[in-house]
Amino acid sequence: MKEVEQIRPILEHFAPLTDDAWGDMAQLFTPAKLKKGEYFVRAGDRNDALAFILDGALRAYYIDQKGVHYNKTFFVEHSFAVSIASVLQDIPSYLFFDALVDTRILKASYRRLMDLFPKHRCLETVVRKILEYEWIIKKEQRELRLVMNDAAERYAFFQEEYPGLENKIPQYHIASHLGITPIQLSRIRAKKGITL
Amino acid sequence: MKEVEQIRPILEHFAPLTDDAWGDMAQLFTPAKLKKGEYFVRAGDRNDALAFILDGALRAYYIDQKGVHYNKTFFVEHSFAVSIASVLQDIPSYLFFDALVDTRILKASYRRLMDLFPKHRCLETVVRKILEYEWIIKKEQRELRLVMNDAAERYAFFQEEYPGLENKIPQYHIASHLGITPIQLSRIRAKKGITL
DNA sequence: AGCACTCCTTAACATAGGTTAATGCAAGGA
DNA sequence: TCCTTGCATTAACCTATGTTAAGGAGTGCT
Repeated sequence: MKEVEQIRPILEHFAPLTDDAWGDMAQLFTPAKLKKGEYFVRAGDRNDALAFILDGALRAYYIDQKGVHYNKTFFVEHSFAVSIASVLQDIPSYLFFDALVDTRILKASYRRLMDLFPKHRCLETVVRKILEYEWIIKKEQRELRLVMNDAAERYAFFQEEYPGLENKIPQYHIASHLGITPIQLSRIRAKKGITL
Repeated sequence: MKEVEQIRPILEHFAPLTDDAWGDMAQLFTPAKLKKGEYFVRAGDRNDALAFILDGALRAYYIDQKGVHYNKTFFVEHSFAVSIASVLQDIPSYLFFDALVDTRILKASYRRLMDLFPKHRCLETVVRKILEYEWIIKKEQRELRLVMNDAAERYAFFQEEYPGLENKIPQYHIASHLGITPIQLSRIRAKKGITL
């Protein structure tokens, strides 16, 4: 089976696709590899690239005026990465996307995908539903956790949300995602009795 | 001018509407009043009500298992309030919406609005763009602020984002929105030299 | 082995923010 | 007027987290 066929069932988990629509969509994807540390999108880019992750992991991170980094999102196997605010508003990305480990992806132009919407309504429905779920619902959950839970609780949620990722990447990346310093994460792990 | 006509220019700020589409949409709205403290949507409701605020203010708030409140969003004059996750996923709302002051709204069914999308593509485009902007872009900004800025900075952002609201509602509502206690907000205000 | 490099941990101290409780103040009701 | 109620402030103390600095463990290189 061609690797691009891995995508279809994930899309159809949200809404059905016609064979015709899927055929047009599948043609947009081409395989690519990213070595650890290599960029997928840089802040400042007008890059509408969409990545479906075959294996490996990406992160989206932000750097503020003072140079502080924040790991906003991790993308693991079988998820989609795209600088969505950039594409939807047609402005440069304010996020960097890079590979946390050597990663294989299928890459497509999000704009060319949107160009298929008039022809295939089912595609628009699927993409909109994924956006609604991934961006609206999950963002709300994340906002609530940032406000209502302390770092130890957020660390527990991270472990649930990204099982196994913890052992593949340095802890300072996790700390940055939790909004704390690596020192504090180390204290939390010590209190929980995690020795590794 | 009928009050419902206030809505059209706000929508057309995002994308144009045909007279026909607007005519069908405008019929969905009926005026309503909410007294201070009155609920618009309760957690647990399957309520697809959409409110356009003529004057006054609403809030959306969340209560966690321990009973802690968090004021997630304020809705002021000329903005739209809807329990969006509830409507899009067809699940009960997990947020409460109530009136912070006596408020006049125009109320519609979000589902009936969506029912117009097949007939009027321009309506779907407008609504999708508003969703994308209000939920995706603004949520990302909020997430970054919660992680990267301390409470004093978040308070300054609040004052910019909701000018004038500070003087209409109790400070504990603001503190809850900032993710801090009223005591801490009072300290921040004291340090800034706000005497009122 | 010896060395450099990266990452994790720990300690000591500083700061932001939470908790509890007391005080003050303004508005409304009896 | 007096009392109550709701809200904001302040103080004293405590906890979570940041900062700085030091040390240790693993890995790869020469």
